[in-house]
Amino acid sequence: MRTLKYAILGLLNRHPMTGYDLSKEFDKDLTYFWHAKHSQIYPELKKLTDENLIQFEVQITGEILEKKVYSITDLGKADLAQWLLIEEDLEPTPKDVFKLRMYFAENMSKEQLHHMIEDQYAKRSLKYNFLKERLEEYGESPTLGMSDFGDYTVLLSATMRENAYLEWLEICRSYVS
Amino acid sequence: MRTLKYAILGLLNRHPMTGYDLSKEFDKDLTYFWHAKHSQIYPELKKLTDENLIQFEVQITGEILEKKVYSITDLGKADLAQWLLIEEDLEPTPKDVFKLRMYFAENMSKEQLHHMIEDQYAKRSLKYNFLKERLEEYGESPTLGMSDFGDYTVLLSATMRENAYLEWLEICRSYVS
DNA sequence: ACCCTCATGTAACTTGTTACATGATTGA
DNA sequence: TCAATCATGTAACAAGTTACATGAGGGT
Repeated sequence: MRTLKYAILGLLNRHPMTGYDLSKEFDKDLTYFWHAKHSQIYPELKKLTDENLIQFEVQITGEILEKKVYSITDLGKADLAQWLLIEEDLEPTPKDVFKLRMYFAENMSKEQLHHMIEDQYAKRSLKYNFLKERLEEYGESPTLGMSDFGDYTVLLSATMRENAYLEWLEICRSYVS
Repeated sequence: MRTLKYAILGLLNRHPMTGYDLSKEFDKDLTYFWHAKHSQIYPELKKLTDENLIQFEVQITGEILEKKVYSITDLGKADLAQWLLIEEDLEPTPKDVFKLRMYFAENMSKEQLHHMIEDQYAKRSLKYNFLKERLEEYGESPTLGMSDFGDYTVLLSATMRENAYLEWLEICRSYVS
């Protein structure tokens, strides 16, 4: 499906940047729904360049250090625009190792199961609180321009998702205690 | 991380079955948190047999057709028991192509965005209703034995997850209309 | 001097998907 | 006899991770 391709095209469509910059983007906002390491990004950039969807110019930082600043081409923009409108079937439910363990919970003692749930709850709480703080930076009732919509909405979805996960864990906990 | 390995060990720990049976399990309850095709399962079964974690005996169906009925070994049971108790760091937020499209929504017209959201809402609703029906088969307030806990809890988590997704889509919708 | 960040890549491997390939059994 | 399901596998490819590998820039 070449999803990484479109994640990169979408980012470069905002403004030109280097592979390193892209890599950092995947560690910021994009973590709420995608991720990629630099070892996957650099080869993909090469491929997209070969396909004439992006191009780069070399900039010099300091005296020697070269960096490639990539930008999207018209061909790339057209490809992206077309991809954005595709209405696919639902993807399968995402994989979740913790749930796999819960599914086989009959092989644990009640104490062990209880401990697993508490541990997961603690970790999810931290994540939820972090997301909630980010979200509150937008203020109580955000009035969104189209440019903020994307950023805000994916953060909101991540927060609601973690909230639902915590609620589920609370129910699990109540069945075990 | 060999997660497929433990999914298979967990299933075989319940009772012996064939690769074909395992494949069907991944299409049933396990879809709520894992999936695998037969082309991945058969090689893994071979590997697990080589590692002495499972074993098989050949049964004949009808006159000719051979099937391999796999069962877990003591070594496999020990490996599974140890794995179940591992408390890992949270996995990264699962990937979601629809959210990637929403993130780049600034490149769509309001009408296009609206259509995308409605389409996704319709598909998610169907899934949610299906899950809810499955869940209601357990009755209003289920009294769970340890053997049902796994089955019920993963279904509950999938339902709550879809519910949260729908709530998010409703908010998205309200920003667009 | 030292450390952190910036910056770019490759190699080996694991995981997962799609397509190819075959044939038996069961019930309508 | 025909179709759906049962049953098992492989090959080629795509996607993703971990480790290897190198070196400059900037601040203390």
